[in-house]
Amino acid sequence: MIKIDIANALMQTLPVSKATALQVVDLLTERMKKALLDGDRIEIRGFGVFEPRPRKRGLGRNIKTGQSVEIPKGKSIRFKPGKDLRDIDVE
Amino acid sequence: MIKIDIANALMQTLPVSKATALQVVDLLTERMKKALLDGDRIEIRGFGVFEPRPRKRGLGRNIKTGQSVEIPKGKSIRFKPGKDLRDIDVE
DNA sequence: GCCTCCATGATCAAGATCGATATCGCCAAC
DNA sequence: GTTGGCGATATCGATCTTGATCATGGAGGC
Repeated sequence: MIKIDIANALMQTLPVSKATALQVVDLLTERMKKALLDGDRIEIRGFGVFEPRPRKRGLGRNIKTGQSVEIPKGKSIRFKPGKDLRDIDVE
Repeated sequence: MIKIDIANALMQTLPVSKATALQVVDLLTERMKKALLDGDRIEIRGFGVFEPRPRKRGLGRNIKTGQSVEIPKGKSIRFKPGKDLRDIDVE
């Protein structure tokens, strides 16, 4: 599933054009990105929680050189699946 | 940021009512949930990728008893932040 | 609809992080 | 205001992450 699929799903349910649907998807992702970059966590009950958290790790590995490289900085965005997504069970 | 905030963001940009905005958010999350439960991965360039992956780990821990409990089965939904979200760097 | 562009995936190694279970409080959702 | 999903906690091992590069494909342009 890619952006277009989501837009199509939106079109199938609401009376919007594909262009508008794409705008919606793009807008929402952009807003979410901004919020996450701002350090704000996004919590959607029943879906999941996006949580920016500081990365404490400071060591990585470079293939080509094989040397340990220090992980410079950073946060990671962690997505914690909500109840509905944790409940998944296949075969 | 919670669902209402996302709906508000949508309202501020597109000419939709709050009720419609909420419908949109709810619809999209639901569709994404279904896709993920279906084993489909969701890839949005510049935002991130939701990928259902089988959990290979088989060990957990029970607080009250302190005993190792086998992690039954299931998948986890992994969210891999896209380029824009990985680029974050605070102080 | 097809082509082009650039982001994404996989890889190797080492070390840190996550996950699951259970309970209570809190806040998201209705 | 009510309901119930979610956070935190603890332990221990497996998974993930980070970096660079090539190939694939998401996404946008014509």
